[in-house]
Formats: sequence, structure tokens, C-alpha cells
Amino acid sequence: MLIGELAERAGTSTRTLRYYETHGLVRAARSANGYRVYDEAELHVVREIRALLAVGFGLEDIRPFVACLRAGNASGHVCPDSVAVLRRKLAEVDAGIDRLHAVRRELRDQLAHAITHREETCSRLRRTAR
Amino acid sequence: MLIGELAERAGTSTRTLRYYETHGLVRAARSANGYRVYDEAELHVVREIRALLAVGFGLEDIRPFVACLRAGNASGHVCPDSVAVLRRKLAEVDAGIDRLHAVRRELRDQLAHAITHREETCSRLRRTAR
DNA sequence: GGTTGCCTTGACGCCGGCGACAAGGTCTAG
DNA sequence: CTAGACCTTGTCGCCGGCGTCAAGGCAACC
Repeated sequence: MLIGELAERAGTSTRTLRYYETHGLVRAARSANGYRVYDEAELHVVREIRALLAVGFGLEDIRPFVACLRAGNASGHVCPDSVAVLRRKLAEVDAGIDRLHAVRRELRDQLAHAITHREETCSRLRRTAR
Repeated sequence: MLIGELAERAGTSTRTLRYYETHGLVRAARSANGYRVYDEAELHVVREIRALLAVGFGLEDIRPFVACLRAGNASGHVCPDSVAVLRRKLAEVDAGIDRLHAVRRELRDQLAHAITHREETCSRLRRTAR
């Protein structure tokens, strides 16, 4: 399988696949003319990468998952390193949710305050607009 | 007030103030030697910008707040354009919270699945490690 | 041999809010 | 006179995951 076919089957671009390769995530053999040649297993690897990126992982976080797949596991999630990353990400997401809730409260307060004081202050705006 | 003093009083850097100026958010008069000269009102403007950035707004979103302050309002939040931005941001934050909750569910499921299947698959890992 | 369609490496662009450095002018104190 | 503490404009770097050329080689068909 050449890079174009893998890209299409994985739903991504050739540029992306070469990028993953430079970062040590995807591997390819080379044919006599220098073309990259992939076997079926790499399709699973690329799909794993894409799925994890979609969830919000960075490429560095994804390494252990790929290593886990290459070690012969059906899923990249089952190895200790992967689980550690999953736990860390879960904590990060929790923290992110908390932060967004705080921001949300802040925004609601500011909106409430703005609407309360809209009448008195915006009359001045209307005067200056004329 | 020169740029260094404003930067210190606003808790930011001179680079940042010049950056805001190039983007039309902060204004300065010039003294005879070309130095930027700020009046007290700009301090409030800069603090407003910093507060909104901290909440997660981008500089473009902040423009109406600054305009509102310059129009003579005590708060930059009370003008219609500002309120519109606040509402939009609130919706974005809600969407972000929903997305993070979805990610969180996904991570929890993957963690549960990983731990369930850890025993059977990691034995293979241990064998290859030796 | 010419066209088309695959492949190769290399390098710049993007987004946003600055940090950091360069090379110089200005003002003040000693 | 000089040191140093301000100020000026200009430009490159950062982060991450690519998109998008550019310039060229290889393969296959007519």
C-alpha cells in the first residue's frame, strides 16, 4: 500500500502521514524507487492516532498508544503507559471543565450587571451619538 | 505617564502595550521627543483588556468593550455591542463545556475498557519484554 | 515522446498574544 | 564625559498540526 492509498483509507492527507513519520509515530518500508510502502497494520495505527487527536490528545501523548499497538495488542489503550496518559488527560479535562464553569459564572455575572445598568448609562451613549 | 509606568501599574509589559496600540485598543499622545504619553483613563482601559483576556476573550472581541469605556461609561460591559459579545462568549463556553463532557465520557469509557482487558493483553507485553 | 498521475524532499504560512533581541535616540545624575 | 535607565521602531521566535506550494523523479499508457 502506497501513501496515497493509506491516506485515503485513513481519511487524511499524505502530508499528515509524512508528518507523523517524522515524529516517529508511523513507519514505512521503502520500495526500490524510494516510495513509502505500508502494511495493513499501519492503517490501524493511523486510525488510532486520528481518534486520539480528535479527543484532544497531542502527538506526544499518543506515542505510548502506538507503541502498545505495535507490541501486538488489539487496542492501544491497554498498556500501563497508555492508561497513565488516559488518567492524566481525564484530570486535565476535569480541570478544564472547572475552569470553564468559573468563566461561565463570571460571564453570567457580567451580563446580569450589564443589563441592570444598561438604562442609566446607555442614555449617555445615545446623547453622544446624536 | 510614560509607557514603563503604565506597564507596571497595569501589571503587564511595555511590549504588550505597544502591541495593543498597533491593534487599535490603547491610545497614546506623543511628547516632543517621541515618547508615548498616557493619561489615567488608559490605565482603566488596559485593566479592562487584561481582565477580559484572562476570561478567554480575544483582542478582536475586546474592541467593543474599549469603545464602550471611551464613550464615557464606567464599565465597558454596558453597551449593546459588548453585551452581544458577552452572550456569544457565554454560548461558546457552554458549547465548550458540552464538548469537554463528551470527551470526559469517552475517556472514562476507554479507561474502563482498558482496565477490564489489562490482564489478558499485558501478559503478552511482559513476554515480549523479556 | 508526451501526458497524466503517482511519488520524493524541502520550506514557508497559519493563528494569537506576546517574549526577546537588535540598534539606536533621549534624559539625568555624578 | 560617561554610565545607565529610560524610550523608539523593526523583526524573528514560539506552539502544533498540519496546508500548500515548489521542483523534481518514476511509472504507465497512448
